Amino acid sequence: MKYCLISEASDKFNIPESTLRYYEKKGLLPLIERDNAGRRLFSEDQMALLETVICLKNTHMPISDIKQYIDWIVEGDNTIELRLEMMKNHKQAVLAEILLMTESLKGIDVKITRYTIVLRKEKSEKDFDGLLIAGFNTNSEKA
Amino acid sequence: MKYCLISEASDKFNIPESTLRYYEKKGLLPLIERDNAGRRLFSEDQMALLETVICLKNTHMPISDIKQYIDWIVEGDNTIELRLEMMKNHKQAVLAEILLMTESLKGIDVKITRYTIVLRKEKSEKDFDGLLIAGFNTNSEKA
DNA sequence: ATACGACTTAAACCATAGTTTAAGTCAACA
DNA sequence: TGTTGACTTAAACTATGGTTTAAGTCGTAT
Repeated sequence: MKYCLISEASDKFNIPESTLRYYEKKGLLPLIERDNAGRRLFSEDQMALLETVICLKNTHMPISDIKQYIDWIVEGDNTIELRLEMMKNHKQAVLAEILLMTESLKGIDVKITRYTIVLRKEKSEKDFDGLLIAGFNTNSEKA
Repeated sequence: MKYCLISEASDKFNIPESTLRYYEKKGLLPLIERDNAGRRLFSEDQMALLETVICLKNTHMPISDIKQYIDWIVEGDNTIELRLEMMKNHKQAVLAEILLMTESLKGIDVKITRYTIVLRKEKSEKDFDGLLIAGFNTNSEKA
């Protein structure tokens, strides 16, 4: 089995080493082994667990909840129902948040549209001034 | 024109009064008038501005950026290009975040599926035991 | 008159999620 | 042998986004 140093885990998931240490301290990465120099060794299982943690983090689950979930994983199979419930609830929360963001984005799109129109109008007014000057120039050339 | 007290604004947008005061202090709600008792009066324009602030907040724009945007609004029409740029950039950031959440949700769905299958299996094993007992009972009744 | 409810302020306080620092250890290479 | 680079620790520090507190003011209903 292949083990990663913290630097490799950091590179692989693009997460600072300091954050990985912080996660371990907070209990999100339990049971990490050490080599005889005391350095963390991330097993493949640990890397998979880390990926799960990142998933939950990306969907804004608070660290305390992630810790509870990890604790349940460590505890074993008799917590599967609890984990299932948690994931279902979290999924609903995430869907609600995505919906809120999607709705709020409409308000932002309204701004973009308005500003774009205003700027188009300003630009066309500038063009109009340009034409007037052109016309003036033409006239003066005619005269 | 109708004016709202802070309590009404709080109710309307479901935001604590303390947060509204905090937003004003941070410059997200500039130019709020006061009655002769010193109480904040939210005009319809202010309410519209507040709705915009909430939109940006819902899409995770940091307060410092919201303040910059509001400052540009107060500054006037010569900042429209800046505001348009900001909203366009923000929209891209929001779309990226929604995408990340949507992708991460797939990992969560995998967990839900796995746990559901495990529990179904456990349940069917329980049923199987139930059948055995029923069979045993039946046999014993036959005997 | 006074008590009440809705507000006001500045400043302290809180939670969350890290980041940074300072001092030290270990293994390998020059 | 000593210096370098990758790590270690605990603890202090930071940023963000509020929330809470304490003390006070105003206008109305009793």
